Amino acid sequence: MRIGELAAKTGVSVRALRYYEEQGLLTAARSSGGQRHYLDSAVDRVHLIQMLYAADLSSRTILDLLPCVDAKVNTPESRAMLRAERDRIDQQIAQLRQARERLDAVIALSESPESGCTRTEVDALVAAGVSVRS
Amino acid sequence: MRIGELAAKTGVSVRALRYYEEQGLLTAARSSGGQRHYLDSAVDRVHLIQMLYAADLSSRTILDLLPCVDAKVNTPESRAMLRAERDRIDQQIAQLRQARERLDAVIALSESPESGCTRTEVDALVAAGVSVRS
DNA sequence: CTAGAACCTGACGCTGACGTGAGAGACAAG
DNA sequence: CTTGTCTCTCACGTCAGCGTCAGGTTCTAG
Repeated sequence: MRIGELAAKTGVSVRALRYYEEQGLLTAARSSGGQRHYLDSAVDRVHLIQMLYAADLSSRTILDLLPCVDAKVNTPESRAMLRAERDRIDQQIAQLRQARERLDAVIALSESPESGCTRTEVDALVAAGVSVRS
Repeated sequence: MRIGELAAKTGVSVRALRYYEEQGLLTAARSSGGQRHYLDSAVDRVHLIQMLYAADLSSRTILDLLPCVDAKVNTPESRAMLRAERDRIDQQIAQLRQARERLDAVIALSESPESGCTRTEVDALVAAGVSVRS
């Protein structure tokens, strides 16, 4: 398939696909005229890349991880890398959860009708909720 | 306290603090010479801002939310905004979790000694794990 | 064979949250 | 008063992940 079809199937823009190739994340055969031709498996590949982007990994990190996922490498280093990224994601989840709880507390205050939502109430909340360092 | 001290206490750069003020997130009194002077409460304020940034909110969104947190406003609109942001965070957490599971599966494969980590195994994994659209 | 759609390679633009000087004023210590 | 440290205001630089022309080529349907 050509780039337009892959774009349609994955929901990713043509520009993005070319960018992925530029970053070494995606390869394509070329026709005599220079046009890219992809295997069907490229659809899954692109979805995988998108998922890793969604997990906030950089192109560089994805480039490092893909060989592991492709199972072409399986060294102690690659495994450590995978675990490190997983831990990073865990940390990020924890941070988001904390922020979510903060927001929830604020919402609870602002929605409880009996609460006056006074300055001191909120100050106490703020004082209690703050423990982020990153 | 002056800006350097606040920076030290919060772990945020001086430049970032000035940027927060520029965005309307943080206010400061000025000395006759034009230097910023902060209340002790600014420390918590900065931590709060940092937490919201960590939850991937933009300056603009934080600017909109802060009055709610300050409890100076408590309208149906402000409550809806808070809920919308909470939902956004929830979605992001869900996405991260999915990516984490993917990574876990890859790790499990690469660490199980009896597994050859063959191409087909990984292909099956990839085929099974792909369901992201955002 | 020819029109038009799809594709190609540069290359500049954009956004956000700051980093990084430059050049000058403010302020505490001796 | 002076030295040194902190602070001030511009204002340009950065980085990632693309968007968006521009100008030219390739492929496909009729």
